[in-house]
Amino acid sequence: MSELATKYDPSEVESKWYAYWMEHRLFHSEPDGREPFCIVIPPPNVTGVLHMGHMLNNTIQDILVRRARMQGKNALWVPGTDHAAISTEAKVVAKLASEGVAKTDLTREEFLKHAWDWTHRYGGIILEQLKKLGASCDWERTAFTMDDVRSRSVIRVFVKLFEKGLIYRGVRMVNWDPKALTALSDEEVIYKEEQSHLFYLRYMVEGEPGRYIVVATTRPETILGDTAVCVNPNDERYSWLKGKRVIVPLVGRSVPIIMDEYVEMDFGTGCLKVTPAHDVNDYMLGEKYNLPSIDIFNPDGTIAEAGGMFVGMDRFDVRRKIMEDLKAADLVEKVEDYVNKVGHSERTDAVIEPKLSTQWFVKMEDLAKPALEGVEKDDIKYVPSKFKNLYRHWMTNIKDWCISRQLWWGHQIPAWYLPDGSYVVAETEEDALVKAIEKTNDASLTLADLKQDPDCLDTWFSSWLWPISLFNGILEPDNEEIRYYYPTTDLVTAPDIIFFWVARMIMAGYEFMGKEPFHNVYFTGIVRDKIGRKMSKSLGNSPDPLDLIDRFGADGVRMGLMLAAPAGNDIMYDDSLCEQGRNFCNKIWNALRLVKGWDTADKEQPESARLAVDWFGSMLNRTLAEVDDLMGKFRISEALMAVYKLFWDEFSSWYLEIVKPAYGSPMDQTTYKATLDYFDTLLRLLHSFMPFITEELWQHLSAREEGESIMIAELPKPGSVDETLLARFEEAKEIIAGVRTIRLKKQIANKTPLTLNVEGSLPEGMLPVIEKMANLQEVEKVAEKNPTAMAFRVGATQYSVPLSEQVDPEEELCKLEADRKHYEGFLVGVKKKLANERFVANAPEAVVALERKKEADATAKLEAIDAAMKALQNR
RNA sequence: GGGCGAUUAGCGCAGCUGGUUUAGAGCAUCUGCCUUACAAGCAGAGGGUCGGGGGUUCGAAUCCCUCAUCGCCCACCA
Repeated sequence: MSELATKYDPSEVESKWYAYWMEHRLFHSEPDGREPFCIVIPPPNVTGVLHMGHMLNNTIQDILVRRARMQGKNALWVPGTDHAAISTEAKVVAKLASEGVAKTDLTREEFLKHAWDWTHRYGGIILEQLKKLGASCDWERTAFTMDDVRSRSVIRVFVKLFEKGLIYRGVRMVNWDPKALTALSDEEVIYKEEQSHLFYLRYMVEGEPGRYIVVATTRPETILGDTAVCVNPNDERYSWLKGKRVIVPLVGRSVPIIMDEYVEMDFGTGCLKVTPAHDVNDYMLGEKYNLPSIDIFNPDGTIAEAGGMFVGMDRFDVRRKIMEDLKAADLVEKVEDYVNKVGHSERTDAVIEPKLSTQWFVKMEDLAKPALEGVEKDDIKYVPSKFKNLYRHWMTNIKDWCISRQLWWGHQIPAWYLPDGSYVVAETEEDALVKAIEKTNDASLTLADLKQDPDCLDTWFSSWLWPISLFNGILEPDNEEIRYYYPTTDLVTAPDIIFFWVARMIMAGYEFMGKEPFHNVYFTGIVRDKIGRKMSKSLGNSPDPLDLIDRFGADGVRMGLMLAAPAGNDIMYDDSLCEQGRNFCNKIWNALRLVKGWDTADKEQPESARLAVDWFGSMLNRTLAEVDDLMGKFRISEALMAVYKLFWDEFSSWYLEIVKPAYGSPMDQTTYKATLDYFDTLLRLLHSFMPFITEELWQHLSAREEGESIMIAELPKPGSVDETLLARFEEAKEIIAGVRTIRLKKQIANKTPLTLNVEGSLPEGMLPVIEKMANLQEVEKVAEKNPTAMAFRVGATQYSVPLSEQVDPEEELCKLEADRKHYEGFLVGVKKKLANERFVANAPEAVVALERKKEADATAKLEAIDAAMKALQNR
């Protein structure tokens, strides 16, 4: 073996093995006769950089994939990136702006060229970063939501859904940014509390001079677009208004009174002005009561011709001006201070203007039905299951999906408008022309007459196809790959995109494949800092993942994240987690140093070593079974903790210490061979969690052929467990700890051999182990404790170590007394239970029997304590 | 405002359909050790009555009600 340093240095090891895995194409998968196991990566933003959320998410995926691979499955993890329409376009716009170029100065083609340049420059950085983490993705399959296959899939799906009647054009209130001149998605609107005013305005009742009602509004300028006033039908104060009309102040328009329970009677005056063009709820009322809708704003937020007055003036200037005019006309009842939430644009900070516009929608009702059922029936299992509730709630209240975005970066909507104002939907321009001619019966139409819809599709409209389109299942639904890998096995993602992404993938899966897209969805938590704040750039509380990998090693960081991350729970990140991971790596490293430093000789196996080998075999099998069970339930951090304890406590602190030969002497072959085998098994078990160090040590452990790797070695399977042996061993450990405690208290060095007195019997067969680990020169059965001995108890048996000096009887008594109290209290509880007739009558027999055993055990212990106390007092 | 979930050692968690010794590990803490793999270490120890109150039950951290606190999702009052 080459010399191993005293500390594990990850940097060199990591790059070396990642290159080796790549060189031998160990991540690559192709359909074959084995059982498939597949995960598709949640595609990160193509120009993004790795953050802690990605680290967590991808570590989990890698653990699952590596484990499956070692279980002999044909494991595939498909990587890729997302074009992230809104955020990428915003970045490109910002970059151009910094160069003094406005998006409006460019043609679509010019802008897209800049966007592609940007994508090529920064695209894929994040995937390179994932490699540093050890991600075992099949990079040969790297996809992009805007590459050829994925783009054509998106367009095909749009056309299919349109032809099925599931896509339609509709008018909807969008969040309009008057500064950026674009619609924003709801996610881009930031609501801020603002100090504003509630204006109480008088609306005169038509035909009843002098009679008026008062309407409260925060936006007096929108009265220009008022087309009704609404009151609650249950509001007796206004029942007299039924069927009447009122005059919009200043404007002079006569509008109807409508009655709808939407209006809260106790807010403001109970009268609501209705402006269907400029308020989402008013829009709904307008639809319901067939009200006209007057759009009073230009795209830039100034008053349009339709406003009739203040034309061309900015909306906020109008608010001031109109209030002056209203006051002058004595139409203002009062003005109150009022705090309300105002939507601002995430990009420009401009106040959002709700604006009606025509958008494309997907009908969701039919799509949602099978998707809800699939999760309800656990065809798709959610981990943790609490997300089922959330999902159900959303799916049963689902709204149609607005899929058009006023962007250039993305998949342009495949709809072409004809000169007559109608439109056709087709996969290509040529098809569109054919359809247009068919539709209009006008053979003279040419491509130049068709104008494609300038808008793009929502990013999620491409990512909802991801598990299908990655295998080209949309364009070639019968191809070998989609048949083999679909449905994929697990999906790992954050719960905040359960609706945006997970739900829609499920819908797409059932709609286009007739089957669920994956079997399990593991929802990770959100990574927070240690005081619970979400990690964010602005707070500067997010560590740079690559820096962490530099400091702690990829394996250390992976372990640190996994230890703290039960499914669905947020994780409070702290560097100390990675430190623990790094320390564990070091522990493993040094354990190998120890083992490799041993010489062997042809000699007999010591009994203590034989026991240790037997015992650890059982321990290992028990843990293997436990890990299998936990991983099956996606309880990854618990599984890792089990492995951690197995390696650190059981293997290093107990097993290795027991079999360790005396200084300078060699080890017998049998034990050495067993130890290497155990080490090998442990490394395999650890590999999916900590791929790099295990690969490195696996090489040091035994020679290998070029191309071999622990990552394709077989995962150990649990074997038989000798429970009796395990129990005896645990008792032995307690006895050893008892002796060690005495050493600590009495300042006796480990080197000094001691004598152990036993009042009773040792756990069967454990003597050699106890002798070695406690460094005993003699173990003697005694009837009664030696006065100069210091005692401890394991179970009902008292052990003692004779010392040269007198032991303070007071101290001994005190300890015994404390023990006595504990067991007495316990016994009282048990006895009370057993004395309760209803307990004995109603509780299952096994439970009663157990209580009886507790009673007997505790009584025996108390007797032993009493005897010890008596002996002490009699001295 | 509606819904969901949480509240267990200093910290972040486990404790599954109520009953295996008056609650379990990890980290941190404390004590003693540089013992020839590892001080990124070794050995040992202490620490909670399970958010408050009420109820069901022979028996509750575990089930029900209620209050409190926190978190998440949805809707949002003009």
